[in-house]
Amino acid sequence: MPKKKTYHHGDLKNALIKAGVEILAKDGVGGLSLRKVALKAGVSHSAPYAHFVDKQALIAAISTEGFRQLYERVSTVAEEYKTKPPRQLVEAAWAYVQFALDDRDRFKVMFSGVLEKGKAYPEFVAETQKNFQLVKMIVEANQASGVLRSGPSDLAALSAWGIIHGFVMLLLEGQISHSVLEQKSLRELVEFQLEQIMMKS
Amino acid sequence: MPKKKTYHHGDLKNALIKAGVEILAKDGVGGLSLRKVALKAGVSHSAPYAHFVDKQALIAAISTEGFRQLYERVSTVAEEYKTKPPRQLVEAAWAYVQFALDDRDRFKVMFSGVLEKGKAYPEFVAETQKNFQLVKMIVEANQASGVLRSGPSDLAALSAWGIIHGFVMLLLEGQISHSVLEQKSLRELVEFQLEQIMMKS
DNA sequence: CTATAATCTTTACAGTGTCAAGATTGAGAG
DNA sequence: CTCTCAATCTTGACACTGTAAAGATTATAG
Repeated sequence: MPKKKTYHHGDLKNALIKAGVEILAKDGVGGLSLRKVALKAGVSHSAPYAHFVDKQALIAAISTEGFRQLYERVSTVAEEYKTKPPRQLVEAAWAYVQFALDDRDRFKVMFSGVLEKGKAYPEFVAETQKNFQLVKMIVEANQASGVLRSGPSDLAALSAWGIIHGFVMLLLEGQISHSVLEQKSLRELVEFQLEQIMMKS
Repeated sequence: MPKKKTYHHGDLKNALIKAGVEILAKDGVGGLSLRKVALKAGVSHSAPYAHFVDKQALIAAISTEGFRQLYERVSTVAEEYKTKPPRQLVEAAWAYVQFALDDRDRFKVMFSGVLEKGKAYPEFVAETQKNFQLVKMIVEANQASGVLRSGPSDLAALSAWGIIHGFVMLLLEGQISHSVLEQKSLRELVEFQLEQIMMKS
């Protein structure tokens, strides 16, 4: 893939998002600067402004892309275990956790308020809602099979998402004690979390 | 309380923390700068370095102070309802949610990775552990009363904390749909969340 | 009382987000 | 095919940020 040294990059917008993700993974949230991103994409420091009005806009794009991938991963797993509701729930949650651990800083960016005014970016909002709908579907399937308690699926989805998301957050913040992490594998911890909201079998 | 215009401030360290909290509440995480904090405390822009090696160190102090107050609030409520386990759990969770809503940005700072290397600050670690112990105690009391399922209290505490923390996080990020928020009060949503992990009465 | 350490100010520098003006180029109108 | 214009990118500039170094001020221990 030879680097064309043209004045016009061709696909700078996506290149910037990609560069941003890479910097995020290497230097963390604090190390993410527009200028570094531009440099990494081989472009001058204010070229990004042709594609993003803001640093926040770039972050919104990175987040949006993250949600897209999250959806892809979880929905694939959910589809795979569609016929086995209890397993489906566990595997979907596990995919969620793995996604977070896979690229911690991107996950942080997606959820931890680095993006200050998320509602200002329609694509971002759309993608997050799509993800919530997915959770809702999985939850409904599990409610129908008697794995989860019946009740408004919005709220039940909130519980399921919340219990896993909370777990992941505490995990990423290092708030989960060493002793806990030594006695159980992550996978077991995720399962334990879900068992808390499952009906007793 | 007349402002002494002495060269030495007297209690600058705490004044800086306080100023930081105020700026956080007014300008959000993005608007928190060391120089603004110093200015607000009536001191030159690099005076803070006599008390904090870093901006991160200031943030750590703000977070630590936040955890202290969180502990105070929740433990007070937990004490108050000590004899009524199911109520105790709900009120403690409610106190947690209120604390978060009371000062969203400080809460974000405490949990959302703005503090990058929390483990490097012993006081911060101590305070977070103290909070976890508190949750554990509440959970144990509720397990003993048959409100929560039996099992390792570390893990059960993780579930209880996680389900509420996850809820709060999604709430603060605006990820909870409008339709949900319209049909139930926040208090009801918190109760619903907890009912998910309670034994059926 | 004096020396020393803690505290605070001043000055300086590199890095940041952002804007404005200009250079380069791709694409459609004639 | 050529001209024109809008999109894209570069250069230069500015205010603001975190932080380091050197010096001024003052509390306090000996």
